[in-house]
Amino acid sequence: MLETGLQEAKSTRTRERICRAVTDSLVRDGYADTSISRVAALAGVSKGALQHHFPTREDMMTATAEWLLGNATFLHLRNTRGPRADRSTERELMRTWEKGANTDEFRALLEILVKMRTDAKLRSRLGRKLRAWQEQAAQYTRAGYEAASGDDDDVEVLMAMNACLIRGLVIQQQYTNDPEFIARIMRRWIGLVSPLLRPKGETAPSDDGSA
Amino acid sequence: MLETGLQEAKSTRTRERICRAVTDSLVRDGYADTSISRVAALAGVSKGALQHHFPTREDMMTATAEWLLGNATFLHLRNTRGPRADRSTERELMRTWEKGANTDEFRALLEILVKMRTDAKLRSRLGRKLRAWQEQAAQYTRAGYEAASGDDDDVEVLMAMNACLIRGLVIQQQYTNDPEFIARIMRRWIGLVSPLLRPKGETAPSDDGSA
DNA sequence: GGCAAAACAAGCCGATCGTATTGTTTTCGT
DNA sequence: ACGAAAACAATACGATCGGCTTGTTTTGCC
Repeated sequence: MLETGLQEAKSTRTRERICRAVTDSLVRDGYADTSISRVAALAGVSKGALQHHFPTREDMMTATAEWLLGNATFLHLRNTRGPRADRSTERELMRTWEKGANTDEFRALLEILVKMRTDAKLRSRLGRKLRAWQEQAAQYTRAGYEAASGDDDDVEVLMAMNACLIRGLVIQQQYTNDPEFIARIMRRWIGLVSPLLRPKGETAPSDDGSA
Repeated sequence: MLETGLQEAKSTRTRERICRAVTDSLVRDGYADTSISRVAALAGVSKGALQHHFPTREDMMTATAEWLLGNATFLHLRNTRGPRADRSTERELMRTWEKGANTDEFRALLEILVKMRTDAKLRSRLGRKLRAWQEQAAQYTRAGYEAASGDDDDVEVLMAMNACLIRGLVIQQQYTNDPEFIARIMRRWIGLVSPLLRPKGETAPSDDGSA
């Protein structure tokens, strides 16, 4: 519909389709078996087209990682601005698991994260971005929550702890195929930590501009 | 020195050397780049010799995984039988991190665990073993600790939680290159959970047979 | 309408992988 | 001591990978 930028729009749409295909392949086949041929077939483009957008496999992977981080449905506590009823600490922490770590998007990212540990090139290309994301997530939590102890640094530590736990839970699923046990751990954890955190803004209730 | 079983001893020694080489390669290069050729070179054996002991790469990997699980320096709370001074809950939990997850052995196993998620064959070959190990670890913790709440099931949940956390911490290291922050999370976690756990055997102190 | 550039397509190439095959040395029962 | 079997070694083979090169179609600007 846009007369100008048609080419550019098409390009970004193709790139997005490729990133989606990479994500799907990472989830189903893992990092090693996510080859450019397979991704091209999955995305419905030719190998040449893929290499036009992403010259190397590494470009493809880093772009997908950044796309995942950007789209991050699993950005911690993004619901901070939502209606009051959904802002209980318990519910928000459960969301970090259900909508955060226990998703295909995170599992795809996990493949890249694990590969980063042994791939210096990948690490140097994504490390900064990842730390920036981590910093942004920390700011979100600091803005949305305060510690019952009064120590504001404790919010960051506890939230990072939550992030570690849910990441570890994804791996735990390899040990235990009982979803109820996983859920039990999560419930116990929430019961343990949520008394230590309190949503901010109890004094300023009406800033959810409905525009 | 044994006149009989010389061949067998040599065989097991070679297999162990190979498993060690696989572990080293997994830590340094990751699962995908741990090829047969590279492992053979690392272990100082020929490709043919390696294939004699482990016909396929998958055999090699599963054997290494089982070897790692068996050797498990990182078996939770293995120090339960140690001297009283080392049996404080805080110290034991810290050990699960320092001697458990934050080791080359666990990082090698992590590579296999992650691969298992997308490799059905590997999953079917190792899943049972892994769940058995998990079960054994649970029994260790149940035998060595009791919950302050009195609910014995809580011991298993909290210890599994601890395991998830330290596994997640390994991944967190990709986000944060600050070791102090990692240590802070671990200290905070221990402070949070250790009051809920109590070493058993306060009433039966003298069963550490020194034979 | 025409032309440069972007987007897309198809195929080739060197390298490496896992496995199979074949040959050589060492160990062990008899 | 000798033949069988285990342990070790070397190499060949088919498949697949990532990257490159070349050709075709589509888009944007004049």
